[in-house]
Amino acid sequence: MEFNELERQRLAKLELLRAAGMEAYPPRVHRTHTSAEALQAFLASEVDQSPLAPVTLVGRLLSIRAMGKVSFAHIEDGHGRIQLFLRSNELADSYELFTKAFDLGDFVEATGTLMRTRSGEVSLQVASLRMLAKAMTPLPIPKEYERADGEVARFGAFADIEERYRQRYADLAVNPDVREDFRIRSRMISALRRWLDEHGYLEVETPVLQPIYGGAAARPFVTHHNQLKQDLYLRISFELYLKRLLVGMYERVYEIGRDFRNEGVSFKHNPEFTQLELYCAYTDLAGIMETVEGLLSSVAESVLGSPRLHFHGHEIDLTPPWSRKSLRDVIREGTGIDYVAYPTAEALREVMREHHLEASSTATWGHLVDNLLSEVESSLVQPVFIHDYPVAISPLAKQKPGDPTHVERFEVFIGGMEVGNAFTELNDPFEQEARFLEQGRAYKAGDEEAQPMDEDYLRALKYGMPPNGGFGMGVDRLAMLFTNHRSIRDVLLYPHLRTRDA
RNA sequence: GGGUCGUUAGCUCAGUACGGUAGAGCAGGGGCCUUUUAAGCCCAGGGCCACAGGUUCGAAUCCUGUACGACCCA
Repeated sequence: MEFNELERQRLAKLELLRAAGMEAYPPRVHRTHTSAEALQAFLASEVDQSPLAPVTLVGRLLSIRAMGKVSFAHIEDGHGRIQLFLRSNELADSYELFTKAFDLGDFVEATGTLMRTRSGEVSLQVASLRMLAKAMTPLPIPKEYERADGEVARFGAFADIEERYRQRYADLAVNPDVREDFRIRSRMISALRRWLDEHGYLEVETPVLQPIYGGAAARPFVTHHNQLKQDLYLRISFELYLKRLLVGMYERVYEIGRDFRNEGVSFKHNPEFTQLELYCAYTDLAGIMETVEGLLSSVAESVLGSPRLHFHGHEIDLTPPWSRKSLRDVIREGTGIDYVAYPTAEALREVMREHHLEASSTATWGHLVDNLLSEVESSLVQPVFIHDYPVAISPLAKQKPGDPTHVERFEVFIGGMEVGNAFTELNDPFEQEARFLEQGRAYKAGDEEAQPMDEDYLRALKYGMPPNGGFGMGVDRLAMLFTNHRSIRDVLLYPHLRTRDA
């Protein structure tokens, strides 16, 4: 370990503690109350005038105001903050040790009596004090103060966004609003599970390591099993494994877990991200729309207390029903291009360029349609189901009756982001085989995101899969909506960053 | 992948147009201070100015490249 000047000063304080017979990293803690419990107990005793027993509190030192023979400090535990009031005549030698060897960031244990200071703040008048864990590196603890409008403002808060991501422990330790964002994320995932469990869905776990990847248009990570001498892929979706379970007679299944996609890293994309997929037998796209509306509005209600959420200046209302628009209409309204009238890549590319839209010379017709959709994406703020997608970009969805060029698929957009994707699932093994073969041709033609043939999946379909609808959702995207963040990195505890030379 | 901006003390930031050898607040150190809450007052510290080259008598500052990040575009 190397130490800078401030750390060397703390090293000297360690010696001071040891010389005074106080351990810097003791094994045992003797907490009697959390900060919240202590506060509650004191307020209760004020009401009924009952006597107060001594309490022992623990926490991290967040502020110290030393005023000579008396000092004030705040500690914070997992339940809140409370002020310590330390007086030299009551603490004797350990008062001097406190002023000389205790720093912001240290974890401490304080025993004493609860009281109110002259200015009215409930505080612990400390009779004895112990170090629980000495902080060797100073935490970037900000000073807090109340502004005229009553809001708590921070002075010199730890704000360097890169360092906050790289040292999330420090970010969490000093930025309570960041802690709150991840609490919201956690409660949101619990609420998703609760709703699905209550609606007859069985939570299952399917392989992360897969011999054949599939279920989405993305490039996979490849890894290798040494003993089996076999290359394996990290899953890009759960889809094909979950639908096999419907063949196995489960009616409703879901999985919440990690997907891995080998693509660019940005504030919108992380190489690993959390996905929710659900499949429901004996329903179709319309049924899944209702499921999604019910699921998300109810989760918002239970996590945020309202089906309305505030996202970058918009109030987004998740109350069902959401609007439904065909992809063709949305693109036609947003760009003036009716892609159905341009059924080849060449024709569509030409008209897109006439409209001054970017259209890569190598893109397939399906990708061009996808590009058109991204032109209008940011305008889709209120929840909307965009339905009826071209078959070429939807190899696992069932065709629309009477229109074999389109499939029963929707993508749901909220807050200008694609949040989820659903199909009436294709359960015809012959058609599925044809789609896989078409994907194989696309892959050979240079589409690296085309999906490989999965013989075992076809074998499962041949046993018969009930008609069903499925839905996949980016859980991180939903967390962004719930916490009002535009960057996925603000809802990932440990976002992927490039390694930096030491 | 392209463009713009950023990287200076533990933290938050000045200083960069116009090159002259490094600043503030907080935190930390030494004093004073027995009810403070961005406590206050006095004193003294603290820097490979992201990294590597170049121009120059002289570079945090100008030029080139690299790394990492933010934002915009694809």
